[in-house]
Amino acid sequence: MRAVTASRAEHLPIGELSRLTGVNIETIRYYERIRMLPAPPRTASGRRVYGSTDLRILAFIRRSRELGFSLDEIRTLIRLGGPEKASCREVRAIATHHLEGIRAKLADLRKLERLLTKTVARCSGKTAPDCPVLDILDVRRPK
Amino acid sequence: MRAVTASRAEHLPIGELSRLTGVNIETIRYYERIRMLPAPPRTASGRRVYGSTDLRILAFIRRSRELGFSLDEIRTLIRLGGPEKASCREVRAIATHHLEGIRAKLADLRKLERLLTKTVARCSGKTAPDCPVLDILDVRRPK
DNA sequence: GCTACATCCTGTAGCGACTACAGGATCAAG
DNA sequence: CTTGATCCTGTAGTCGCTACAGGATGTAGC
Repeated sequence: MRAVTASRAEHLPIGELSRLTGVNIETIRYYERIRMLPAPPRTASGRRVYGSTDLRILAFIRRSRELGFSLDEIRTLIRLGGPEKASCREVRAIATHHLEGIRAKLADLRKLERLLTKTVARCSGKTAPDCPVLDILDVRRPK
Repeated sequence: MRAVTASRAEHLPIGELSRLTGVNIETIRYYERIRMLPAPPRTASGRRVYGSTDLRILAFIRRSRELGFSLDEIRTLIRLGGPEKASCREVRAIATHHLEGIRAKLADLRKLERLLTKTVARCSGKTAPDCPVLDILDVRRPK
């Protein structure tokens, strides 16, 4: 441990930020390149130095990604929560739109799950010529 | 010289195959490049000529993609259903594994849906400083 | 035949969201 | 002073397409 402790979370090297947030080092640099994260100050030798704000933002990005938001949506959310705080209505609009997509996917997956479950249950475990899995995927099924 | 015509679904140009299967022309050529589809014979001028087998395979691929199988999984399924028909057990293994993935995603999405629904419902529509959507995505929330 | 337009060809580059190197430079500990 | 961990930049690969550019060919009407 160094003089500046993790409790203050200042002057974090990229590896530490990676460990604390669970975001891959390469991904952090990638986020900087595409301007998801502000470019941090550097040491004399050129190493990135992060602070607690970066930690917060990166953790927010990670959590949002887990929830399936795109980087573009997250960019907007961060902007809306930023210095010039915007209407919660806009934030809600993004989240609601996202939710609709999730519900559609959910419905699709449920159908698919039922179909595959039924089909696999019919599987004899014998030779393939009339394997129901191959059958159900066959041309004769209309979309 | 188009004397030899076995059936209606023979000698399809790529555009026709695309229309019949709903698979984009560029995607068909892409599939050929990555060897998902066999390279078809060509006319004297170099245009691809497809037959009913290609139609069947491509439709199978399309359907499988809709069901969320990866191209690699589909390749295996096609091989298993091909000339040397293999055990249905192998086919079932692929489908079952795929199903597990689907169930995991399904559970995740259900959780997410509940979370987002609750959060959006709490949204006041006023200014953002304590917008619950931004809150719930915040660092302070543990995973 | 000529023209217009549809369809086809190859090749390359782009998308999102990373991930994986190569080939160095620098740092912290023993 | 040496070792090994960590860091740097830059480029290219992943998956499953999609979108051109810039031609060549096919088909229909006049």
